[in-house]
Amino acid sequence: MGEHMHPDDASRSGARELRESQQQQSTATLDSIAVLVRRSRGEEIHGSVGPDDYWYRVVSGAAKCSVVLPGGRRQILDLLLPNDFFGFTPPGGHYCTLEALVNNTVVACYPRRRAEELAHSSPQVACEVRKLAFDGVARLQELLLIMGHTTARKKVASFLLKTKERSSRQADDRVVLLTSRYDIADYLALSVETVSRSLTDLKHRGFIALSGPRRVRIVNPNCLEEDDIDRPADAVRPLSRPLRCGTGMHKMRQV
Amino acid sequence: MGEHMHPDDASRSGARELRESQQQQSTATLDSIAVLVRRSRGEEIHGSVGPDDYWYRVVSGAAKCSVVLPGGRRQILDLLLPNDFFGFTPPGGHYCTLEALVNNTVVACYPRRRAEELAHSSPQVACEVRKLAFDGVARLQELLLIMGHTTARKKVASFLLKTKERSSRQADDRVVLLTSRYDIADYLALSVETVSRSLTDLKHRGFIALSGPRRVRIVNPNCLEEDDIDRPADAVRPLSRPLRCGTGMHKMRQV
DNA sequence: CGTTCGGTTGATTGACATCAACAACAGTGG
DNA sequence: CCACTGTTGTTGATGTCAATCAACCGAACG
Repeated sequence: MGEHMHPDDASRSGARELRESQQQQSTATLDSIAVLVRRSRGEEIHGSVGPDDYWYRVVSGAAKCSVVLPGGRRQILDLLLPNDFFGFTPPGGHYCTLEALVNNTVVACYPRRRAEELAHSSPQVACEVRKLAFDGVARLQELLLIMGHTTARKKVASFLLKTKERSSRQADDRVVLLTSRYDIADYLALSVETVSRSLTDLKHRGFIALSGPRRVRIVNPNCLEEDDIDRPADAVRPLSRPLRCGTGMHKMRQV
Repeated sequence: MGEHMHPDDASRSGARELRESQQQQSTATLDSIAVLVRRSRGEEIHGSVGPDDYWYRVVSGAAKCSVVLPGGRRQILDLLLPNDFFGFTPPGGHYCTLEALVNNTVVACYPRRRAEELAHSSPQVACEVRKLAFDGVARLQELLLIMGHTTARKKVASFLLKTKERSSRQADDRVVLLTSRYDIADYLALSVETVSRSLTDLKHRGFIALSGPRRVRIVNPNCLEEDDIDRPADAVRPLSRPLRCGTGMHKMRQV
């Protein structure tokens, strides 16, 4: 099993995963106080219960952490894969909601107070929490770098590369997106249409190939991360249709 | 002293600040292994020495942490005020550089290995590091929310509010920017001109008042954080005109 | 079989990056 | 004192780009 499962489903049992991760630790510690929850796609994990009452760790599946800010826009702050950690930031922070991206997502919830006590009494636990927190910082910084890009194309391209880098272990140029276009839009602070357009644009440029809406093949990673993306949109030929014949001059910006 | 100092200068002595912060701790711990460095405006703090060999904490003054990404653009990932913590993210992370924003900025550098050992042997230290790291996560998330805004005006407005919130203790509507327009641009992923234009725009709308390039007075914080900023650019009437915060119509998009 | 949802495409308008020039100011050296 | 120079901030004009409104399509689902 696992071969013919629905793509929305997490591939393994959460309980088993948890047991495995417990075995890795010297003494069963953090996970001994974990509250395991299993959620289907779209369901919230401990919705807006306590603001900062828990730390969370995705055991299997995937989840997104998002906030809705005044104005109705939603910003996804983090995409969590197995073993990714998320702790609500204490004060003044807007209320995040954690939501499963695929079915059978299992999340370990650590009551913050007890987890803190545990970290206080066990240097191993403290070290683990520290490492997980630093990983979270790294993810945030990478997202920040992606958000800092000027064009939507580069944002989406960076997102694809980052997704590939995080999901597949190695040397597989295929990526399965766990997120809808809408989620990608809320993750990159773009509109859905722009995300869709950027993807087809990248496809027309030959950088990626789409086999199904969520199955992406990275044809040329080098082009994606280089400035080739910046080259003006003409000469792309979006399939038939000359599109914008001679705009003639363009910038050819150099450093 | 302190009244007639140059605004670039940090207001207090770093050594004294460090001593004070040591007194707050139960046992002198983290700061006992600190290497103190004092930098002038624009100088690097341990430039691109080790990628992740140190943790840093600003003692007095201010600093910025930035990366230059291929293409020449520079992204400022964090602005550090006294007691703000910064730890380079271990792997694959781009090389950050830490740079003083004002003269006489003092930064405590903790050798990572020794700091980790210390955290391993002292729960207090571990707890402190954890707290500082979480604070850093909170700062990153807030920046992310700012970057997620659609218009430059809202970005700049949010930046001003955040700056006010972080710098002045309470109830002072004046803000002194520690950053040049260029730094603000690199922080918000905008161009310098757009930052400047957004500021004058906010001034014309009566939301802020500028007395000197870096001295901002927040006239109406409520307007800044509401959607009033989104109202179309007409009806602005550059100067004169009593300014009115609620313009009847805006989108009021619902989920 | 209609409905909903996710995804794509088109047309339009507004906004930002870019290039450019200009103003204010500090320092420097004749 | 005054040109010379560099830095910082502002303003203008223009092309490009993305958000928005709208329509359409296919697939999943009741």
